[in-house]
Amino acid sequence: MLFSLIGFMQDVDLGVERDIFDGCLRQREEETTRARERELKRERELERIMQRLQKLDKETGEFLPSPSSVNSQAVPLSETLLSTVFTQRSPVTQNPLLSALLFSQKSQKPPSQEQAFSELLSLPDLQYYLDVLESEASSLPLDDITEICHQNLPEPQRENSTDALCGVTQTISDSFEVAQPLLSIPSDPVEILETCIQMFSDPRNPTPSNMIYSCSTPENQVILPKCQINSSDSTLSEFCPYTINTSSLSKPEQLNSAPQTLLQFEECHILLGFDDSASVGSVDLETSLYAADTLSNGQSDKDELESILSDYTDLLPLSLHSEAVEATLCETVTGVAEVRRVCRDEQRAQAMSLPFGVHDIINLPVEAFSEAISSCKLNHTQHSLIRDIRRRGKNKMAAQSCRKRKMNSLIDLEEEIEDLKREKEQIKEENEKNTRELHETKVKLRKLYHEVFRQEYKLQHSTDGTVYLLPCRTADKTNTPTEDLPIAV
DNA sequence: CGGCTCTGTCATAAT
DNA sequence: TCATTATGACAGAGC
Repeated sequence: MLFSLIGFMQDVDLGVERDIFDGCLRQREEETTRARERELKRERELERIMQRLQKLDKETGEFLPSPSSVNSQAVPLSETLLSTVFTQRSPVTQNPLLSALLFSQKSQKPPSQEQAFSELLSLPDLQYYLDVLESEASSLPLDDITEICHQNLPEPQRENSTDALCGVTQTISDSFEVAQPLLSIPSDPVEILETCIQMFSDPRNPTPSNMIYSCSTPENQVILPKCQINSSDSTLSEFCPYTINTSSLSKPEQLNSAPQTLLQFEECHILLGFDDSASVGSVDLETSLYAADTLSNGQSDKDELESILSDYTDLLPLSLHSEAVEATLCETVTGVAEVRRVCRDEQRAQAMSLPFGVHDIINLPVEAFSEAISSCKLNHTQHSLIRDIRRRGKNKMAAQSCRKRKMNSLIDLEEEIEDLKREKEQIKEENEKNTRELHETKVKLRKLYHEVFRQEYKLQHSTDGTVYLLPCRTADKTNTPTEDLPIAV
């Protein structure tokens, strides 16, 4: 979207109405395509998650439970929770693919931890608890919150909310049993829920797997991803848990733990945008790719890098399941490559721990720039990198303006061609008109000539030396009439 | 899979 | 002489 917008703006700059119209059409088509791709991606992701959790036995064609679910002998999902999941209008049941998969497996195998977790987070009950937790967490004890939730729930939901919560917390405890074998599981469901939230909020506690737990209720989405920024940059290389990101839970100060880290992540997100979100794990990769590109280390290195890349892209959909990131992804479908390229210098700057941002390096005036780099103690590599970044950045802008100028001049030339064609037509018409008029004039002149020279004339010299042209008939007369006066030659 | 387009980058000339 | 700008050429990536 962003880049289509830029393209659109460029079109506006160019002042070509046809391009604007085409841009709008293209934009609409791209949006449709992106929506379709998003849908497909979701389905693929679900399938992959399901396959990961329920490994398909190639010989029998049956789904086998994942080792984690096999190892976990604790009750994976209570019947109450199952009934809640399958009877209420949860996103699980509304998704035909997931629903089919779940129901087909329900009778055979218990769902795995991740599956159960994603299901439980899609429960309206849990959503309600989370909302209240978020709004009341700072003031009320959890018991009160539970009571409030229970009282305020709609009647049909209240009936089984406690059971559902028990199932939910049971499943949470199951999940943590896998991830945190040493964790003591509280017996009270509310305590378990609290522990769960704290676990997700705590940067020191990784989630049970690389799964992103998402509740897809549209108005209140809960996303519990785990982001690991793999970069040499000190702020990014830390484990950066994207704890709870939801419309209602996005205020970090309302969460009791890890506000600093959440803020840090959000800062990273804002500063680096999607490109760096997308480069979760690709920071080193890009550098490596660039190194391979510049150093030409050979085919083996390339293969290795491609292998890394494929691993990375395999992880991408999970890492990018956040709605915000996904929206940005969709907005930059055509711009991903550019974003990666833009990222390169950013990544290099981070890798070299440069004290300035790329934007400043490129856009500072010469004096300020020189002063800035002289005021900092930079080694030779950093210094040359800064110079390169500035040169590349300026050259990039120059190339952009150059291309824009070229485009403008092309358009001007086309307009000039059209003008010249029109002028040519006008001249042609004028020429034909002149030819016609010339012909008519010639005809008239011929007529006049014949009229005038129908008679014979003679020259007559007077005494004063003047020569007269006289018709023969008048020359013989002594007294010529007025109209037949002789013409002086 | 080849062709097209876009964009960043480099080399080099011009300012 | 240095920094910046302009531009042709090339390569990589996406479509």
